[in-house]
Amino acid sequence: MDVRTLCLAVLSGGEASGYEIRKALQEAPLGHFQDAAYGSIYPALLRLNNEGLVNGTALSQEKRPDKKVYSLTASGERALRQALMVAPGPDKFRSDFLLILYLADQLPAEFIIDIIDERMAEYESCLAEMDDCDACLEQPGTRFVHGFGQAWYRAALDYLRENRDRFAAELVEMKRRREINKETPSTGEKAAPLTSSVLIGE
Amino acid sequence: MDVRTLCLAVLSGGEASGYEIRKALQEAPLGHFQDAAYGSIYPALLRLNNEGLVNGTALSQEKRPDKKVYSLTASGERALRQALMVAPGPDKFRSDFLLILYLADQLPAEFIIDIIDERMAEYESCLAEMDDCDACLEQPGTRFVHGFGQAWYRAALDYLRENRDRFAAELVEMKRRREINKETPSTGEKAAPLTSSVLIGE
DNA sequence: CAGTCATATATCATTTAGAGATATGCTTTG
DNA sequence: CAAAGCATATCTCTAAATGATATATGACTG
Repeated sequence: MDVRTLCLAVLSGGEASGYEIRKALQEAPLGHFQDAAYGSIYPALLRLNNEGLVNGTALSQEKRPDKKVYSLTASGERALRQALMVAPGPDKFRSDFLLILYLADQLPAEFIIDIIDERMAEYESCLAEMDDCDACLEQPGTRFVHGFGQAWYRAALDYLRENRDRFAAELVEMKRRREINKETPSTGEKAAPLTSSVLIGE
Repeated sequence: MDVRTLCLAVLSGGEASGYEIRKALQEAPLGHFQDAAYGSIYPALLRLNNEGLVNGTALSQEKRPDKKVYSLTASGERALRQALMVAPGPDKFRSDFLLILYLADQLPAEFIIDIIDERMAEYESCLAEMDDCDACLEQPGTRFVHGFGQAWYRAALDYLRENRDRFAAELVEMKRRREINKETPSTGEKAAPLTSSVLIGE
């Protein structure tokens, strides 16, 4: 979702400053499936303000830097509904963790086990946090999404728990077998020279 | 993961052109947790080639456009290992689907049910595809990641299946209650005027 | 026979992420 | 008690990535 819609979505829950919007997009529950950086939020808010979708108000605070609090206008609410009423594209999931595991046989087994253990600890503390999130249970939508997230993290944690040891054993076994192969190398599979090929130069 | 490392990762499975790298990053299994666009891949390959991490070879093909096939060099392999041997950051998950569900009470219930049903169908066909992926089972790493993905999709599908009807009922109930509130409005919660506030102008 | 799809490379405008500059008060640690 | 780090707050800048588009051609489809 583009950052402008994301800002409108947060503001539909009440007025907020750019800083607070960023916080909302980092914390549970929104932070689990959306994010935006300051570098995107502040320009987005200026543009939304100029287009009349939000209303910015400068608040001078004591003992704190000045604050610009934005609230949704009627046309902003309409724009939000319109942006949300589109069939959503596929979810985007990026995981450096899984890339490393995918290429695990090229890396030391101890390193692999370490990062799996770390990840399990992260999932555990994440699930513990989610158990305490009362605000997540207030409305049907928030409740549904909260439950979805819990099911998701729970499944990931269970999988890691149940397969960690077997995987570790497989990696060690594989390394052992490769050591043996190195000592008695079979016919190397050198690629045949390619026809009509030219090296790419600078 | 940056696109350059991603290219090296794909090339560690054998030589490939930019087009083929892109395909590998869209299809199972890599496509489930990594992605990169042509606009990133081609510049990355040029730079990797200039730095000696990959070796580019122009292939003139009959009945097909020319191809530039890249393969990993020894220093490329080293660079890949180095890039992977770093504790991975948190996974990034972005879902417009969940954002819509999160704000479901602001949208028509029929629309919400529609997108849930669509998503269930997508997860089902995705799981069916994963069952057929033989290449995913060849090595410990690929097998582990494949199983992780299956557990994940399975959990998501199960959650949607088990909670769809209850959620739909809650949404309809909520809408009904709000209709009643509209007819007999209680004291509106107009925000108190803010002190020392100035409208932000252009 | 037009239209779309798959192969194949490349560029470009826009968007985004991530880091840093700036300012200040509060809390934790040595 | 001082120094350091953390939370609040806005904004700018660079480097990277995305998504769309241009170009070319053969194969398949209605």
